[in-house]
Amino acid sequence: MNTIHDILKQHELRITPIREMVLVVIRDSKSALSSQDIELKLNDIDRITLYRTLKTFESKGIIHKAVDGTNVQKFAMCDAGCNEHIHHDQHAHFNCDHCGSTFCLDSLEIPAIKHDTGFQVRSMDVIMKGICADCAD
Amino acid sequence: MNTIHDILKQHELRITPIREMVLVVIRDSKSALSSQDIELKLNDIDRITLYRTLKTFESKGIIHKAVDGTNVQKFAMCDAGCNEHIHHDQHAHFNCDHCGSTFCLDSLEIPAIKHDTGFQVRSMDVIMKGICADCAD
DNA sequence: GTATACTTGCAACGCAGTTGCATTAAATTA
DNA sequence: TAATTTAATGCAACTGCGTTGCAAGTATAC
Repeated sequence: MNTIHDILKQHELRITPIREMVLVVIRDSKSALSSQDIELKLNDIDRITLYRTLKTFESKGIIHKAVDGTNVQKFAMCDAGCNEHIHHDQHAHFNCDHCGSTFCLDSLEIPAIKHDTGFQVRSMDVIMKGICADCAD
Repeated sequence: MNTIHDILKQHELRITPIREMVLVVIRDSKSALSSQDIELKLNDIDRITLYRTLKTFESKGIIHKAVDGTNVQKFAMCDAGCNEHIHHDQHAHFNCDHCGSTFCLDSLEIPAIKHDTGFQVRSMDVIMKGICADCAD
């Protein structure tokens, strides 16, 4: 189990208070978080620095963009195998119609889809939409 | 085969020159189009009116947003069965890594995906990414 | 402790998209 | 056909996400 320090070191990033705080928030969240979500959880973080930090983390393979079909960019932790060259984040995401939360469905098996479109498919994202467990009560 | 007039009439929208032009461009395009794409094809169209027009068409079920995993909002024609209450646009989209074009894959069969996540799934989008037929040469 | 170069804070900016309001114009009614 | 109704358009102004530039701050290596 990697500590925050280990994650930053492993990806050759400097360990700064801002980065630690941002990474803790993302690591500890059940759902993917937008820049604004993170900003609300961390009082007084500079919005611009947050953009930069998220961008850096994503480019290093620490976090990934959760493709959820909304206009709000959300981020979640990557698996341990990602780095700046390889992103292994081809899993489905679930977006709740009610609360807007987006969840990574890591354990979901995406079946192969046959196609004869003339397109060379390199990757595939699946977005499921509906009501999440929390809102279903 | 509906004419542009028929489509607008059927959806109870007034027939105006702007609406005709926008709808012609979208209908005749092989790929989904962004607001900017349309603006470039129609010289001197008012950007703001275009936003409004696209929003109106979408809300009436004439066009749908092509969910393609990019930050650029793109629109494509709906099937004939859509109206303001019912959108039948649950098909896959293909986004080209090279040219950025997004295509509707209407004929693609999306297999059912089993899950035990506690989520109530209401709809599902599939985004395929790779190289389109035009860029593959 | 010092030097290096990365990180942060802040100002400024670009652009997608929305809102408000007056004018225009399409459709309906008389 | 003309008058009326009301939806559509043009334009100004705005919001908010995201980017860029630069100086100051700071983490890390030596």
